[in-house]
Amino acid sequence: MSSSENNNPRHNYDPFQGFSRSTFPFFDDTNPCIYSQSAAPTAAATQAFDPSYMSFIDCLNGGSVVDYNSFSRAFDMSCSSSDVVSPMDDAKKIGVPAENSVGDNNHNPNHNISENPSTPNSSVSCSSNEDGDSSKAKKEKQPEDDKSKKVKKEKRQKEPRFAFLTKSEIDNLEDGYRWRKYGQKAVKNSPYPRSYYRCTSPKCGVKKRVERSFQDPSVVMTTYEGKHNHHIPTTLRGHASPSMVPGFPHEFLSRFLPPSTNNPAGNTTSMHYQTFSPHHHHQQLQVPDYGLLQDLVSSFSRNQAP
DNA sequence: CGAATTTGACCGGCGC
DNA sequence: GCGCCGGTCAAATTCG
Repeated sequence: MSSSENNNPRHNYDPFQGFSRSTFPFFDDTNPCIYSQSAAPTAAATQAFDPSYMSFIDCLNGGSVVDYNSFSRAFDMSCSSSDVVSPMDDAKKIGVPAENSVGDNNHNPNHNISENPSTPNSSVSCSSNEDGDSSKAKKEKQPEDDKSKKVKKEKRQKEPRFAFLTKSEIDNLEDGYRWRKYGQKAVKNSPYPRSYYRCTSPKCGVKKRVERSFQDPSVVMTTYEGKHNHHIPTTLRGHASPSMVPGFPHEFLSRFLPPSTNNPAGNTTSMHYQTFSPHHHHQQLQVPDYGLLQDLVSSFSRNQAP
């Protein structure tokens, strides 16, 4: 669908394109931090979360190189740290046909059969029948699909992920899109469950996970996976809420979430939660694990404290 | 009554 | 090989 892009949008997508970086107070023009992923050196990505380099908060505040992969690594989204496919990897596609990277989206290999191979690595949004529609395939998978096994051996690719922390009492933060909850799981080491949502748009397989920090229950971590291939539904509040905190990267986020085409609705989202303050810079990243998250959360909530 | 959510079961990956 | 865990499914239930 939107893969009309000359290249994989995921690679070239610059969330800041068209925006002055100064549009977002939490990013600093003097510290260009978002780069086109096609140009993103892996090293830079690595550096982005080098403990000695900066914090996550810094990251959001503008000190960082932000790419899906580094986020993904930083948060160590359980399923993937080992084989997170960096955008670069995608670009290189060593050995693995970019097209049809089967089973990439959900790491459920059984989805293979329903995977839509027609959308070359153009992210989840393009696989019209994945997830939502095709989900049934899972349980009715062909018993012996060696193929899928083989494929399984190949690197399963993850959709680009973008995670962020917000201080909110609402779990499911409003981001302008419509989500349907399809699961909830207890999180290890946390009393708070993790909720799984899927974009309700029929052609969109974007998912998001929401979980609350047990260290600071006021902090919610939201992880988006994939990019929307549609615009933000206009049925949702069309105007920014008065309570929307200026400077929250919702526009920025909306640039990640929608397909490669610019999302004109970026300013129509309504968010009712506090956001990162652009003033905190001192948290050091430790290790990309849950503990790290907790550290971040601690720091975040500390800094957010009135 | 249709849509959305809840929730237990199921499945695959991974570490031991 | 086994058990744990994360992620998903889908029937049941709740909601609007």
